[in-house]
Amino acid sequence: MPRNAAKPRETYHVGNLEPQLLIQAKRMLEEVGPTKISIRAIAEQLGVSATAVYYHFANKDELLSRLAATGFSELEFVLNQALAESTATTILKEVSLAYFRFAKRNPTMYQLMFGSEITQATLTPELERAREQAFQVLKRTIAQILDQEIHSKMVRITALSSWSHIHGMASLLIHQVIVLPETIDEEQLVENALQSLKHLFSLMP
Amino acid sequence: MPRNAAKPRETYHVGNLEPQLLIQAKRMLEEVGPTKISIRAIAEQLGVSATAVYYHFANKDELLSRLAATGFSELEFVLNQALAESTATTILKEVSLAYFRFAKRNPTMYQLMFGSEITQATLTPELERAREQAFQVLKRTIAQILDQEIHSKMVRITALSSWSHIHGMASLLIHQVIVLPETIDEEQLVENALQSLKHLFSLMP
DNA sequence: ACCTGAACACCGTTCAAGT
DNA sequence: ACCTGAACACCGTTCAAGT
Repeated sequence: MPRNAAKPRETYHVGNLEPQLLIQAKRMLEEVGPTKISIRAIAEQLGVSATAVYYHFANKDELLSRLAATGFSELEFVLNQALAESTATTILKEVSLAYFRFAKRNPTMYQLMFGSEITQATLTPELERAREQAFQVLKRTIAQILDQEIHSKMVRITALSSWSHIHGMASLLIHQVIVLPETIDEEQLVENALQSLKHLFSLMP
Repeated sequence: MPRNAAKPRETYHVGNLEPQLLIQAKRMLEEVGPTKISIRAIAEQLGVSATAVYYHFANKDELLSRLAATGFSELEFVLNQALAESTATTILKEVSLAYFRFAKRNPTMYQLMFGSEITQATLTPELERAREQAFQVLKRTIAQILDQEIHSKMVRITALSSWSHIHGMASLLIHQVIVLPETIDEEQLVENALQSLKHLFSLMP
C-alpha cells in the first residue's frame, strides 16, 4: 500500500511534468527531510512512473540540485529585502536576522542547501549561480558597512567570516547540536550572538 | 561481484565483532562519505552476514551515532591539546585553528558529526555526552578569555557564538560552498577570519 | 517528444532458525 | 550468547518499447 494516495491520470501525457516534480519534491522534502526524499515516491504521488523523472532530470542529484537552487533564490530574496529595509546602524543585525529566520523556518530546505546529499560532482551551474547570488547580497552588506569596494579582498574575507558565523548558528540549531528554549526571541538571540563576539574580540590582540 | 574482497572466516563465531564493525564503518565512511555508508557492505567486508550487525546495534542510526561519538571524542582531545599549549594572547586563535584543522583533515567524519544522517530520534546518550564534552572545552576556553565563571550565561552565549563561527567556516569549506586556493595557509586563514570579524564588529554600535 | 514496464543491483530490517 | 538465511519492502537507474 503506497504511503500516499496515487492520483491516476486519464491522459498518457502529463504536460508540464518538470515543474510538478519540483513542487512535489519540495513538499516531500518538508515532510520527510533531505535524507529520505525519494524519486519513486515523488513519481508515485504524481501518478507517474518513476522512470518518467529521468526524461526531465539526469538523476536524483540533478533534481535535488535544482530544488536547492530555488532555496538559494528565496534566501537571496529575503536577504535583499532585509538589506533594503535596514538603516546604517542596524544593517548587520537585520541581514543576519533575516538569514537566521530563513533557516529556522525552512529547516529541511536549509539542510538540503548545505548538506551532504548534493555531491559537488553533479553541481548544477544553476545551483552555483543561485548560491553565488545569495552570497553577493552578504558581500554588498559588508561592503556597505566597511565602506569599501565590493570586490576587495577585505570585503571577501569579512563576508565569508560573517557568513560562517550566522550559518554556523543556523546549522547547530537545526541539527539540534544546541537546544534553546522554545520561548527564545530570535531577534534577541542574534543580537546577543553578535554582541558577545564583539566583546570577545575586543579582548584579543 | 562484491566491491571489496570478502574475507570468509573459518569459525562461526567472530569474537569481538562490535569494535570491528565500528572500525570498518570508519574506514568506509572515509572512503565513500556519510550518505553512501552501508550496513550490508560493512558486514560483507568483514565476511559476516548483514543481520549479524543487528545483534550489536539496534539499527544503522545507532551504529552511526556510536561512530560519530568517537569523532567528538577525538575533537575534544585536539581542542584540549590546543588549549593546554596556548598562551593567554593566542588562546582563541590556537583553539579555533585546532578545530578547523580537525574538520579539514576528517571531512567525512565531520559531515557525519554535524549532518542529517543522524536523526535526533535515535540520539545515543553516548553521542550526546561526547558532544557536550567537546563543547565544554570551548566553554573553558571562552571562560578563560572572558575571565568569568564557566557556567555563566555570558560564557555560554559567547562560546556558542564562537563555536558557530568556526563551525560555519569548516562547514562551508567542506561542502565546497566556498572554495579556497589549495596553497592557502590554514593558520593565516583562521587569523584573517578572526581579525576581519573583530574589525567588522568594531564598526557596529 | 514524452512516458511506461520490466529488470538489475542495490538498500535496511524482521524473524525464525542454526551453532 | 552470537550469528545465518530467507524474505519483505523499499531504493536509484538502464533500456527497450509504447503513445
